[in-house]
Amino acid sequence: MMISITEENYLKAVFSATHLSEGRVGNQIIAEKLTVNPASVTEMLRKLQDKKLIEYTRTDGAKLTKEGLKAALKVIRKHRLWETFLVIHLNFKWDEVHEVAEQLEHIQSDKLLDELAAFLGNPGFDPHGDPIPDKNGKMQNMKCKILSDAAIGQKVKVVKVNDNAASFLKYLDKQGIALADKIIVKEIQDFDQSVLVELKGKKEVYLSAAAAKKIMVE
Amino acid sequence: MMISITEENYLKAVFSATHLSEGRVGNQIIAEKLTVNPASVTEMLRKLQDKKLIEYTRTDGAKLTKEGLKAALKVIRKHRLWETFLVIHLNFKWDEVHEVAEQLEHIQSDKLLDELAAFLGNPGFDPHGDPIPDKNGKMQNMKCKILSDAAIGQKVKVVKVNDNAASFLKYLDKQGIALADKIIVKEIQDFDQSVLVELKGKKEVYLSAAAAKKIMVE
DNA sequence: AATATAATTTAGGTTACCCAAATTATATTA
DNA sequence: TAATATAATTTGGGTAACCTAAATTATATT
Repeated sequence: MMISITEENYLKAVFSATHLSEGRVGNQIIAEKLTVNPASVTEMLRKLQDKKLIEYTRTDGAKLTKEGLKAALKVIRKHRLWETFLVIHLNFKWDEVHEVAEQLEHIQSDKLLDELAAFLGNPGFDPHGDPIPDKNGKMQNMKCKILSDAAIGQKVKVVKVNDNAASFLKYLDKQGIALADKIIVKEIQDFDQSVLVELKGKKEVYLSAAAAKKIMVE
Repeated sequence: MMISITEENYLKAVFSATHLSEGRVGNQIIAEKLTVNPASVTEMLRKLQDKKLIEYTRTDGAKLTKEGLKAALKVIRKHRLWETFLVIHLNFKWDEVHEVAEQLEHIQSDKLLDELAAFLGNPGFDPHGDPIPDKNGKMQNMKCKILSDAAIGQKVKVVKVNDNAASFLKYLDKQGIALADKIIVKEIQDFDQSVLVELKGKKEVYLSAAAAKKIMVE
């Protein structure tokens, strides 16, 4: 069965809205994620249900079937592998990869996928620290927490960011924070929950509470 | 101005039908190349003319404008660079690359294109010996000829094949002929124009006249 | 010049997306 | 429970790409 690019994007949207909560998504959330009209969502969800890629009821919303999950994970695998390729081999910055990966993730070729993964050394994580599903859809999970929850004085390693928007990633670049960096939590301000961290080279920077919530450490 | 994937494919078709002859193509030829209905071609050529990518008259057919040529060459550049990448880095055989490159050639990202080219060392030719247009659309041209026109006894180098169909390329593989191989023309049969060539390792094989016309040597 | 053949266009239809506005179903709250 | 807010759906319509069949226009042949 053939899955169109648009359908793949809908599956991704359902996945990203449900995989954490194990729940279901309503039309509205999906419409927002994909910036399409709710009417379009109704139409498409119906089609995806006919194709047995999602289960869908008006009241409870949508969730992926086993088939749908497999398809979604494959797209995500492709997306993250391409991001990795772009950063490691083509000098892309981590804030530049998203748009291009959104296109590359829809290229259909199993050989390409396998060979690309092998070429990259079957990485487990992408340049944002997101886990890359393996061929079977299995993702490694990290025992990590948000920076805001780290103890004062603790030396931690940045392993993932929870926001891949270019603006946020550039902000981190400017602050001098990159994936895999070791940082020390010096203070957490009472009045605004902002976090003072020491970077390598003893440089200290303040991170807003919002930023600290988007930085995962271990 | 935004050029759709379909439009790009039409531009490629016009290019490949006109670039040798400097002439024009009719609807039918394009329809054949793209396996679409001639009526669809009329529609699209009209659109491309509105976009000033081709010049078109009912009687003389279509040719690319300067703009259209630039766009076509960019797509071809992408196609051939991706083919090169697939063969050199991802273990694709030269008969396996076409389908995937047909998809990859439509990815839009100037940075990706530049970086990919640089990553590959700005190659001048792809795995089939076809010249890769540079950023300005310039292609290196080889002073080569078809194998059928080589003199008997001549030692020549295979530099290009004029048919990228998987079936033909596999046939060459089976015969033991690859790009850049040096071969010696031993005989040309009078009765069917088939060519006897000596490969490296002294092995001799007969190539049909049809095959010999598709092999370019220098 | 008349006619046959080939190429192109017209006309009308399909499918896969998308939207805005109106409607209907569900959930919340007075 | 009735009134209201929210969410989902339907209706009606639009675009881009494709198709087939029939009509037209070019071109080639006699």
